Amino acid sequence: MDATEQAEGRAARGTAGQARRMPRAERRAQILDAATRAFARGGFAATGLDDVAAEAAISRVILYRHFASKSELYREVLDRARTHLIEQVGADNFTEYSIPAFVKAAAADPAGFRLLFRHAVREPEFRDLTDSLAAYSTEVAHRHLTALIPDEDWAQWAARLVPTVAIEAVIAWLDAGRPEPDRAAERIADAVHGVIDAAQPR
Amino acid sequence: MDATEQAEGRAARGTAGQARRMPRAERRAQILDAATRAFARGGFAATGLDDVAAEAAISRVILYRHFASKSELYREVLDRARTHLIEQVGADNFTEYSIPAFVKAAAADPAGFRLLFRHAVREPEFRDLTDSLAAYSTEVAHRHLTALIPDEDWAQWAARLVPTVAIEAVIAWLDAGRPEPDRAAERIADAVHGVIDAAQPR
DNA sequence: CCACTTGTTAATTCACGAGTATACATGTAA
DNA sequence: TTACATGTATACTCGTGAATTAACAAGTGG
Repeated sequence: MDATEQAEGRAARGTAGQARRMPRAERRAQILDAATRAFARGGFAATGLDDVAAEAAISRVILYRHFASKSELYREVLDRARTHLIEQVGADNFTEYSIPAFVKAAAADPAGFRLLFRHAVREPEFRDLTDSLAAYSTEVAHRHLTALIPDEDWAQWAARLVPTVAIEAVIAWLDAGRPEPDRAAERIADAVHGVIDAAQPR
Repeated sequence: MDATEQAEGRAARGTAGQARRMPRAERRAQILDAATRAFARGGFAATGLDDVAAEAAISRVILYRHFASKSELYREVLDRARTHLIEQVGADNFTEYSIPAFVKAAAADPAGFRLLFRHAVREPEFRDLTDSLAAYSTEVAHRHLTALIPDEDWAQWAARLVPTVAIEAVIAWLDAGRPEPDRAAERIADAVHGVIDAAQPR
């Protein structure tokens, strides 16, 4: 998705099957990128270290010179994706810039985005990393909605649904080929407002 | 969730650790119910046959007298959930009764519902069972939306998002404690319409 | 040139869960 | 009461994938 992996593919190997030599820090970062893509396909359990190694175009043993275990690697991948996302969306409040920033972040790192929200959220052993995100976004939404929705049950319903719909709307947008990248956030925000309206008293 | 398992728990065992004797067909159905609940917690890979056996309050070996393998059991569980859902929602077209029927079906079998849409959809080996559902609902939505949304990209976006939002709205409703069961479908339908509006040209 | 790091391949250990086999206990029906 | 189906418990086999080790190759920097 950016500048680190365009050199990987086949070009990473010489004729003798030797991978390109790389300084430690760079290799580490490149493994994290590759692991993000590999894990994004099937999540933790379904993705073997061989898959990760293949994606990074190195041998499996090398992984252990950079990460103590599969779990640790995965945790670091998730943590990085989460951190990047928070950095780009930031804000403790739900503002008109939240959704555009969210869309932009997803477009910048779709693998990380999918990994976080399609897989990691369903993996109990790593919930601690995604629960903060989920709980936090729900809480922000709830704080924002509590003024708009008098019924507490439906306010909770909307508070849980708003982040989910934002996520799913973004993924659907990615899947649809990212039409109108600069208007997408607008559409997605509208879909979110549809949920809020649905929770209004009638 | 219905009439088959209220007798299970501890009451199923006598003092000697012997499970209640049950005719073959009944036991089979009870295992399927229990397996639905067990698998609904973590999906196929994360759920061991021990978990299933424990949930059914029988020993693990018995499972093999009813099902040839874990995969076969899982397939049957999924197929049953899918069939029940289709029976209750039915309709080849999206009508005003579709969403109420959908909500009702989810309320009747929440474990099967979650299993299908939270787990099975992300399990490549069992995609054949859920793809029909997903592809079909997307196609129905697309057919319904193509008249309303001129831009094909956004029509596709909405067609994918509509079933997803319906599903997520139902799950959020279940999680929120099922408030106002008879008005829920109305709210959920509103949320869905919010998505459709968001895809309109502006 | 020498030491060190970054790589490779191959073989091995280990844990875990699916699947199988065996021996035994107990309701139920002919 | 005899035959059979339904149940238990235990102990295995077997495959897979994580984790480790060892021997070797090749850039790089002092």
